[in-house]
Amino acid sequence: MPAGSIDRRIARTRSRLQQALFRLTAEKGYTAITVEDICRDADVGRSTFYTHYPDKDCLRKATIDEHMKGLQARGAERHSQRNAKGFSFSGPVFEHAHATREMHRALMGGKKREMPEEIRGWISKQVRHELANIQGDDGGARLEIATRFIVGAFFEVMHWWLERDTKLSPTEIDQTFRQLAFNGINAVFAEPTRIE
Amino acid sequence: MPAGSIDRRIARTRSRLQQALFRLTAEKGYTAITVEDICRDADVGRSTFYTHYPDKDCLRKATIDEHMKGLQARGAERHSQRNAKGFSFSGPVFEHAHATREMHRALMGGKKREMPEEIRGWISKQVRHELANIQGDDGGARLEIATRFIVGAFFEVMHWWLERDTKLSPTEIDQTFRQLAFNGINAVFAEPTRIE
DNA sequence: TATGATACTGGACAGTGTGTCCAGTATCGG
DNA sequence: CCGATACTGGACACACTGTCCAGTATCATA
Repeated sequence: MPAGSIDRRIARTRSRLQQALFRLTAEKGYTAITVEDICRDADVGRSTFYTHYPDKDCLRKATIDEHMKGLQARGAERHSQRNAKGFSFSGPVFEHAHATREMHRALMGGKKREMPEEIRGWISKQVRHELANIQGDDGGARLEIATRFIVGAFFEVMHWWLERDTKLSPTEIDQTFRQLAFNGINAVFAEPTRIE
Repeated sequence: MPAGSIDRRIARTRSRLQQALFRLTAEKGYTAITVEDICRDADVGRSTFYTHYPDKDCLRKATIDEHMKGLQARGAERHSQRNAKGFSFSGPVFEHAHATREMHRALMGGKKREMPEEIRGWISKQVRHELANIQGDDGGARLEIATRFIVGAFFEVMHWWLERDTKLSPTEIDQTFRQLAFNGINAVFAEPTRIE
């Protein structure tokens, strides 16, 4: 019984449950799903479900965590070749969201706004880090406010972009986003009215 | 039986239910509340609840709608004396949120992010309208993206501000927010790097 | 391939919440 | 005062959760 490897049956069951979660979340939204739904879709006994996850939320968390590894790995390699201008996170996330838009729709939860806190926290960390690089952490609230500002704006824009089938490419939406983030509305719209 | 007036009993019951909803949402978050909880807290029979509202969500919607009238009335009077710089919505909403922070905490839902869609929609309308005034609606996606951007940023910042007991006054947080919104990060932080 | 370990299964169980209905009671407005 | 109507508590069927268990299928390995 090697410690590292996992019994095929376990891997199979978990994979099925996670797949089912994706499908159903995209279909009818996370909260509307029942454990029974998941098991039916996954073709797994309900009692089996509970031997793997204590509840629905834990399945979601585990699914996300697992999926995060991939993004994180790609994030690290990107980190080395980061560009000075703009965020290093936004472009790749837009790209990734576009490539796997079905999955992102699922993660966000169909109609409703059910973005899991894990993802938000992950992005927040990136943003805070990048902003600190620009500004240097003065220990004040400024960095935190700016972080929240950017994160909130980012998710809202991405949510909108994914929801509609816009013709905007990931590059385009990213550029608009970064323009708004760095230069503000005044730079994008007509009359620059400086606020101090 | 005058059409306009309402039976005292009805008014009393609905008021009690709404009060209970506030208290409990602030206490344990909206989703965790059951209809039974509300009725117990409100001291109203559970069957009575269902003669007034078909379910928990409808109670919330009705409560919010009712509460919105007040804000909307004050919004209209503000509209006449609007200032050219910045948004007319953000300051008053920060003020209002601060004055009734318990209630806003309740609306947002304790720990979790449960901002009801009604409020978000209401703010979105304001923002879209104000942005259109600045830019003029070109019919493109630009206005919509900017609107989403601002709304997302606004709620995230406000959420953070209400959650912690920061010493920042409504005026201060509003100013920082507007600065970020109109001039971007570059104007707030150190090195202005123009993005085109 | 045989075998012991272990993962899956289906069904039963108690517990909790929902939404509906009804007969009896309290309160309202005129 | 009295007819109309709102409230009440209790019962009901239903749905979902989370736990448990005995029986069965599948696994890893000797």
